[in-house]
Amino acid sequence: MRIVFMGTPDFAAEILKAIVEDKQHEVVSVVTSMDKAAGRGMKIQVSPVKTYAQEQNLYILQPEKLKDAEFVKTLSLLKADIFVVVAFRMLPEVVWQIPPKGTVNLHASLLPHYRGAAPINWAIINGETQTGVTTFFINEKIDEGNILLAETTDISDKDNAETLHNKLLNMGKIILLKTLKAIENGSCKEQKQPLCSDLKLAPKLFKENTFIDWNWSACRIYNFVRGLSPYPVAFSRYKNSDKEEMLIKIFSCEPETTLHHLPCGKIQTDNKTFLKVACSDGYIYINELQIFGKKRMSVHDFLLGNKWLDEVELF
RNA sequence: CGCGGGGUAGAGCAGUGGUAGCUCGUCGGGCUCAUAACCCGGAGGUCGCAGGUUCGAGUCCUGUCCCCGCAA
Repeated sequence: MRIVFMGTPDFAAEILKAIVEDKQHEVVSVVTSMDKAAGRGMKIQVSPVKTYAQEQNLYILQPEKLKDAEFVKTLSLLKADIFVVVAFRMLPEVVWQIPPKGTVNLHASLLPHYRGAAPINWAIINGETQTGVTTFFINEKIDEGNILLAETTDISDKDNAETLHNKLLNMGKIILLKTLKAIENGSCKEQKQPLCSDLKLAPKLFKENTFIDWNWSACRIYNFVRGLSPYPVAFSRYKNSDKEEMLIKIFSCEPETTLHHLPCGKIQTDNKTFLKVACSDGYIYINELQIFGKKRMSVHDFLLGNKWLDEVELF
């Protein structure tokens, strides 16, 4: 089939690579977001999908507005059989209704749960023990189209966002290729997404939802940290010796449930082997962290050079 | 030219213009049934790089490279 691929981040780039290497279809164009000045020094950033597409000499489109008439016309002229969308923006109907065989999306959750931009993170944050990948036809509502194929996997209590991302990526490659094959030979069945009373959502993560609340339980904080690790990562605040508010990133930790009478957020440490923070029903042992201006490091390395922690509280 | 913090031993960090320090690791020895424990000793540095000021620069000035945080 003639395919137009749309996507932006690393996850999408890997899926695009799987389609190209499968050699069963022709990728006639790749649509990705605009290059933009961002990051330290405001350097121009290129999306991972664009980087890969350039390596493969694919025809790249980077429209500013997806509803732009010129862009829509260009898409139509490509005479694609199908559009494949992975981790991209919401598409206007004038775009997703173009290809005769429809527009397929790969989503990293078991729909209808965890619709939204951050399904992998939220599944772990909420302490789920299972998740998966789903392919579906795009319709006018975000992640609500008819389901084609889905596959389930377990989330271990050691998984973090990175390990689960990799697991779902591998599953996603397989299920998407399987979906394309089924659509091509007409054997694909679609079904409406089931209604669900306790629907779980996966909204985009912003800075303000990535701060740890030390009044939470040890288990909840543990899930929160691994669900956000290594990106966008869980944050906390503390005041340094000059009473300036500083940020600390926590990459990994272990929970301990026990009774104590310390205020939540209070640090306990022997300045040598461990650093734990009081929470509502126990402690969180911090394993890997990063502070302002420093590199990510183990708590052991951190304690070698930082002896000021006894009176500090995280908040 | 978006804003800011840093670069000192293998690692993490102190360091007030005048002998280069601390903790861990490492090596050797001791103690111990034993140890990621404890005691004693050793090795390990062009203080990111290049200029400048100075009798003297890790420290002050200028330039440059690299790392990190915010923001997007």
